[in-house]
Amino acid sequence: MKIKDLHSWNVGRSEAIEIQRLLRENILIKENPIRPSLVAGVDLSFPDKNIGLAVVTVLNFPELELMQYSYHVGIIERPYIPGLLSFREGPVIIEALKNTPEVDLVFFDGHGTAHPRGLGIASHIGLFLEVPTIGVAKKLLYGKCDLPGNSRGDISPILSPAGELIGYSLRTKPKVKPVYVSPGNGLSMKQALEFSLKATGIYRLPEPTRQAHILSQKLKGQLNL
DNA sequence: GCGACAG
DNA sequence: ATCTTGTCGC
Repeated sequence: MKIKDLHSWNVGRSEAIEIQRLLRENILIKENPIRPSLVAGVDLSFPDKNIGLAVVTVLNFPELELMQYSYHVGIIERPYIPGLLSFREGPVIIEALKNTPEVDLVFFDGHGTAHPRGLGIASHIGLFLEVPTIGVAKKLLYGKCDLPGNSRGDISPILSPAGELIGYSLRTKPKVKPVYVSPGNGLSMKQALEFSLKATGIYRLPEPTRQAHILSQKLKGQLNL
């Protein structure tokens, strides 16, 4: 897909935080009249401590059948620091996305706006793309929220310390730990929830990222290291 | 200073 | 994320 080049990834901790503060101003969370027919999911595995294997799946929507996938293996330059995940995984993800055909929506493993500076990995990478992005995380990083009801589709708002709505906890599978959904860029909070639920089948995680995770693990195993 | 902390 | 098999419970 078409990728923009907004800034260098080779930056230190404080500069990375400054970049996040600047980029957050470009995030647009607003209703978008999209009718996605192709959606993508991104996930990574680590064949070695500093080697990352990013996989991008492409599924038709709303059928959710795997159409194809692309991947990229690259060197991981930075450690994992809560709040700076995109600087660690971004470079490899961007390369994998370059090998991916155009899609209408992209799902990420991690948060979007539900982030200390409103720029989780789904938002950050979303700014490099020309299509909407959504972040679906397995754990909360920032803010607080109660547990949603026990039925599929039940939700509970994620509130920042200031009381702003930054995402939702969503029960995608009955009586199974909820996931945390927040828009990355280019669509509304409500749409992020809507598409996340529609992209989820009988499992806890949305099918696009679930398939990417499975493939990433499988490819890692086939890679002889 | 203490606790929290995506993948 | 990663090191790792079986096993308890709905």
